[in-house]
Amino acid sequence: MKRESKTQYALLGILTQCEMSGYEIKKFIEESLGFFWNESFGQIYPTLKALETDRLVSATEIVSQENTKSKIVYKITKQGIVELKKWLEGSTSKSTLRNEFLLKLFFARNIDSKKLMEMINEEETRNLDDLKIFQSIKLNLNEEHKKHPDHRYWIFTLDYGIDCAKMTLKWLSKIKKEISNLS
Amino acid sequence: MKRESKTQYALLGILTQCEMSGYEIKKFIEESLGFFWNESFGQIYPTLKALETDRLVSATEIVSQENTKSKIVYKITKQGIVELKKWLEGSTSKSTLRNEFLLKLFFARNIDSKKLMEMINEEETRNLDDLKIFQSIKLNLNEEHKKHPDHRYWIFTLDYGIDCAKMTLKWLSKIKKEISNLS
DNA sequence: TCGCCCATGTAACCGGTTACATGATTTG
DNA sequence: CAAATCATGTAACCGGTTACATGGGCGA
Repeated sequence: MKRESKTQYALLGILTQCEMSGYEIKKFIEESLGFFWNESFGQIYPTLKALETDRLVSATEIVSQENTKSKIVYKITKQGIVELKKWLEGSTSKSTLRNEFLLKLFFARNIDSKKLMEMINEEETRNLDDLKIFQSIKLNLNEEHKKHPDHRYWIFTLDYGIDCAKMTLKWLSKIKKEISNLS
Repeated sequence: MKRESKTQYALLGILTQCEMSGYEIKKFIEESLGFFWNESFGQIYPTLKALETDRLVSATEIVSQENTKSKIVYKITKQGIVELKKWLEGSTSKSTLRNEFLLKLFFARNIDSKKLMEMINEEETRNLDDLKIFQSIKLNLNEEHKKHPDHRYWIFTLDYGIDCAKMTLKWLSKIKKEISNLS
C-alpha cells in the first residue's frame, strides 16, 4: 500500500479560489484551514514546483512594481481541476489521529490530582479560546463574504469546529465534576 | 525547537498496567487507544530497546513452555515512572490535525452534488459504526473491569469518543439538510 | 537603524509506515 | 495441510518540520 501526500490536493483546492503565491497560500491556510489542516513552506514551495512540471498549475512571475514586491503566482489549469476532482470524488482515508491530551488522560492515575485539574483547566481555556475565534470568524464570514461561492462550505467546516469545541467543553466540565467528587 | 516523539511515553504509560511484550503492547493499543493513538511495530520494538538502554524499562525473556511461545516482556522501572510523570505533568502540545474529510468539504463546490451526498453518507456510516463500537466497549468495561484502577480514566476517554461521534452525526445530518434544501 | 513583514527557497533531520524476513504454534 | 495468529525484528522509504539563508520594503 503506497501513501500519497494530500498536500498537492490542498494546494490545488486553494488555487480554485484565485491565483496565489506560495506565501499567500500559507497565509490562506493559516487563516481558513488552520484548525484542521496545515502546511509548512518546506512542503508548499517544492510541491508547487512539482505541480507545475506536471502541468496542473501554471506559474507567472509578477515583477516588482511600486508598492509591491515581485512574486510568483500560481494558477490552476484544466488538468489541475480534473486531478482535484478525482481526489475529491475518490475515497477518503481516515486520518491517523494522535491526541496527546487523551493519551495523558488515559494514564491519569499517575498524575497528581492537583496537576490533573490544572491540565484539564488548560484544555478548557484552549477550547474556549478556539470557540471564540471560530465564532468571530463566522460573524465576519457572514458579514463580508456572504456572496462568495464557497461561503456555505466554509460555514460547514467552521460549524464543525464550533460544535467540536462546545462538545469538548461540556465533556471537560463533566469529567471535572467526577474527578472532584471522587478524589 | 526540537521535536520529541511521544511513542516512548505511550509505551511507558501502557507498561504501568503490567509487564508486556512488544506484540502485546500493539494489541493493547489497538483495543484501547486505537481511536486516538496508534503505533506500528516499526516504532514499538526499537523504542522498547531504547527504553531498556536508558534503564526506563527492564526486559525479561520468557522461555517457551508448553502452550506458550518465548517472548520478551518489558517492565517499567522506577526511573521509568519518574520520566512518565515528568511528561504527564508537563505541558501538552496540541497535535497537528489533518482531517481529509473537512478538507474535501471545504472545497466541495467542485464536487458533483450526488457524489457529495455519497461522501457525507459514508462519513455518517463511519461515525455510526464507531459509536456502536464505543458503546459496546463501554458496556464491557463497566461489566468486567469496574474494579480496575484505571477504569474511570478509560471511561473518560471513551466518553469523549462517544460524544464526538454523536456530535459529528448531528452536524452531518444538519449539513445534509442544508445541502438538499439549497441545491 | 532596528525589527518586522513580504517572499522564496532548501538541506538536514526526524518520526513514522510499509514491506519484508523469519519461524513457531494453533486452528479449521 | 493451509491459513491464521503469535512473536520479533529491520531496511527502505516517505512525508513533513525545522532551521537556516537571502534579500527587499516599510514603519517606528
